[in-house]
Amino acid sequence: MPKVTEEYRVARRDEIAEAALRAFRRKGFQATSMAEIIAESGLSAGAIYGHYASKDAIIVDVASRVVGNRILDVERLAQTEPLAPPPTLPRVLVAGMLRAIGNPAIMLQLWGEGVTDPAVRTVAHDVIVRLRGALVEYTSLWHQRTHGTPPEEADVLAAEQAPLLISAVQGFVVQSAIVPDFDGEAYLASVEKYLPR
Amino acid sequence: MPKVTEEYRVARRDEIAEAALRAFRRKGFQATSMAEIIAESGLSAGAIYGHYASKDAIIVDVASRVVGNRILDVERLAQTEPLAPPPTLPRVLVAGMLRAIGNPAIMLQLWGEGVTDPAVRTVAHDVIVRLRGALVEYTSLWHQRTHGTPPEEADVLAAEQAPLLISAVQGFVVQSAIVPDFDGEAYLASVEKYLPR
DNA sequence: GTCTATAGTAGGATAGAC
DNA sequence: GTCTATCCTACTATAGAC
Repeated sequence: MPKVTEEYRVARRDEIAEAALRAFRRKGFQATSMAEIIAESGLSAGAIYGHYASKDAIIVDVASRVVGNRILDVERLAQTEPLAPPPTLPRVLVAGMLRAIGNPAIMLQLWGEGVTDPAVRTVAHDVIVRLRGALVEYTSLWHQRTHGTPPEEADVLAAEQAPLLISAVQGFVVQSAIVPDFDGEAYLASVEKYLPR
Repeated sequence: MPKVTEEYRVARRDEIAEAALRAFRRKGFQATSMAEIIAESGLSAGAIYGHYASKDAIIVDVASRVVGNRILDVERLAQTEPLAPPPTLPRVLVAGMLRAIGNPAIMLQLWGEGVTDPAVRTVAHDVIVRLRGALVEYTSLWHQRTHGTPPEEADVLAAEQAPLLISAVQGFVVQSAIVPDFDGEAYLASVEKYLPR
């Protein structure tokens, strides 16, 4: 393991991953050919295979980058004071997602490919489980702080409610990707209005 | 157009579509090869191409069959008396979906491929829009009957709430397909407990 | 209508020079 | 590490016999 090369390798991988993401956005993961990733990156086949063992490895790496950082949003919010009500979290998550990947449709592709590709499914699974954990913790804390609910009871409530918050985000993703005239703002307003607090 | 052949053709198409669905369940739409559909159907390439112009035509036909009949569930429920509360609808829709296609994961594949395949997206789009229409109508009716809400006001409420009902179903689909230990029953109970009525 | 056999092609991955 | 050129597999769809 050479010493100068390490940060160079990382930078190159970043470069390739970002080019791949741009390409994936247009045609999805599997439907994008290596030729397109190669063209988008401006590099060559040999260069790319020097950094990734296969196209699947690129997909998995890009997928991790895409979904990896939404959990941080929640954890960061849990540090703020006063705590925002849980139904406002989907808006934060959606906004973070849009900032990170531009088009939520890529999440749909990720889930769809996860059905048959175990490596992709692992990525998708991890992020949902970690997100759920963060949301449960946040929601429990919120019940305790806001309504003085005892911790055990608050945990139960939070465990019931967190999957609904996740669904709110997932529903946003599906509907905005598939229905052209989907009104995201009205949707998020409904979420905040009707989900429990 | 021969007269004996017509119902025969329909039966053959059904047969092929069902075999294709079994194959798609294993590997998704695009990742399933014609060879697998051919093997699963017990027919030959020539026979299949006699009934479908292309693999894409099979995908679109199968997709339509999969999603086509959930709207009927809602319309049927709208005829019952007394009307069940809207938050119980996701349970009905999920149950109908599971009965029809066995594994909800195929819906994820459908959405995922819809991102890049216009024909598939059209199918997915149509079903969401029609389902939303049916849910809005049902929910409006429910508000009028149960709370005596005036029709215009009930329509507004219903338009706000229907997307949340759709999200509840979509969230079920995503979470049950991706998270192995997802507790569907607890999830649906939460939906019924927390969504507005 | 259905079969077998195959044409035609796209795409992932590698070899070898620099 | 990166390039060019290419191998080779796997796939969709068709041709032609029955």
